[in-house]
Amino acid sequence: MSKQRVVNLSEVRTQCQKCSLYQLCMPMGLAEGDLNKLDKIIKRRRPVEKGEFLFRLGEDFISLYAIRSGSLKTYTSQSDGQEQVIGMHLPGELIGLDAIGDSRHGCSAVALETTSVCEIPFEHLEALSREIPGLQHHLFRLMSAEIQHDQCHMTVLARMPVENRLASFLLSLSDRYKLRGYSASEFNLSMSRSDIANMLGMAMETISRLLTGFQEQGLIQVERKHIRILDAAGLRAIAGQCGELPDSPVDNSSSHSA
Amino acid sequence: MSKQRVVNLSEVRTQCQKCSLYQLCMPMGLAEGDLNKLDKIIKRRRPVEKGEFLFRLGEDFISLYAIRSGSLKTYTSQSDGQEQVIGMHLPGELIGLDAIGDSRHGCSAVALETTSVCEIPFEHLEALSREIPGLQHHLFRLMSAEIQHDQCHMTVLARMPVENRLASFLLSLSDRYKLRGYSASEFNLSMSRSDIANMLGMAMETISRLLTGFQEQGLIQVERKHIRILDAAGLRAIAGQCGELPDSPVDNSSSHSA
DNA sequence: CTTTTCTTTTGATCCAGATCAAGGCCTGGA
DNA sequence: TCCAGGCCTTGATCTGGATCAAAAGAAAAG
Repeated sequence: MSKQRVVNLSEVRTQCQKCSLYQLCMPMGLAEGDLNKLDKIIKRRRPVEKGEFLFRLGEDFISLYAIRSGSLKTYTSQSDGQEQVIGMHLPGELIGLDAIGDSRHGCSAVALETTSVCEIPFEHLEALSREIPGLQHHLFRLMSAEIQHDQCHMTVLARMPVENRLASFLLSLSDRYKLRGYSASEFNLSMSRSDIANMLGMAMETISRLLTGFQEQGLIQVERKHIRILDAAGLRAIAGQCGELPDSPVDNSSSHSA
Repeated sequence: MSKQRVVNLSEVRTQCQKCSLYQLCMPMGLAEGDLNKLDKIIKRRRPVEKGEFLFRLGEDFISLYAIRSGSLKTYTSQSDGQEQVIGMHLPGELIGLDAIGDSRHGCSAVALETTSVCEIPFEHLEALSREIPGLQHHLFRLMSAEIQHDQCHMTVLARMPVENRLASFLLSLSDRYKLRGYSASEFNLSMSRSDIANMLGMAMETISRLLTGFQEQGLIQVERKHIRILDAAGLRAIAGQCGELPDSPVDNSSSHSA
């Protein structure tokens, strides 16, 4: 381990710690050389301004994007021109994973505020993950986590009344901010009420009423886009959880009808 | 290419063609040696009878399962004991991808009929996909496709009225059966009405009424679990599509509010 | 600073689809 | 063969949230 290498490492760390790659690299303890390799394939690009597209539905898929700062929403368009918001994406998250399958973006990504991203050409990443087993494993885990997350969201949309949906959403934001080192109890919504409503499958008016209601119940404090969570346990009680284990596991025989 | 190798290859093909691996291996043109390696890590196991679990929510994740014949449903359980059906899985599909992330199954899988599967220990598969680039790529594509599919389902659940949901579901089944070489216009529902309703986020009674309605409109013919699609175009008109491209792409500047 | 425009709130009404209720129909077991 | 317990269908009612409407704040533009 030469002195120069150590310098390189710390330099890379500085670049990656704040950016997406902190999430992408660190958890699996890449060797310093590997970190450098990874850093080399990443393209920095000018920040995406609020309202600009990072990519659009139908475009060729070239790169994944890791969010370094700011936030984006992704959405699809229906045949009738209606938009469906798929998700809101925070720093440290990787977007574009849904496009690998058919080499074409299945949704559009718009910046909700000035946002900087690292562009990761997927072919390079794929090649690199053949060399670096830890990277391959990490990518599998990331994609799996996304599937899990989407399934959770499906459950929320299919079953839950509106209170639960919004409570889940707020808690999920809180958790994600916390994971990134921000406050878990206080944050700004970067999406508009109507985007939130759209994503949660309800009307904007309902969001507005619910936020007021939660505030009156002392669960949160709302001021415009700023949210302060006062009673996380209370919210959690409203939200319910997806994928929770039932109390007493039953035996492995046919207790289930088909 | 020795004669013996050729024999091995055809033998493997026979095993894999009907089973999940047909989907998993063939599209990427694995070399014969690679096919053999893949075949070696796969465990055959006795069929899962109707109502039996293949795995359960909360269990340790060891293997992916490729469905060789039959079908399964996956579902999660809410804290209140309610079930949410996540998906229905046909031959050629791989299940368990959502469990890689936290090494624990996030849903339960129950056979809807006698079902045979190949068990693929994930650690082995991961190791093998380091050796075989095509395999790695294929796995990324599979997981990506699952993400895409789930996002489509989220859109359906969030926005669409019940007619659209059911029409989408029937068309998706039709497509999937077709892809597997079965009839696109005639198939059996292996899930009960109430499971379908649950999965589509509606009441069983509504499914029943809609099926009757579709039949009266001459779109389908229903007899118990047997469905015959008479007017796929008509169904498609009702369903709408997710991820469709809007008519005229606009320029890349800020046409979008945040 | 004023005007325009967009976003959010709040109130009133309405309806798609859930829920409740009651029969009819398969299916599997004895 | 008959019976029992699920499924499925059909009808009647009810309600959670959507939609419609309008005004009050912010923010952006002039």
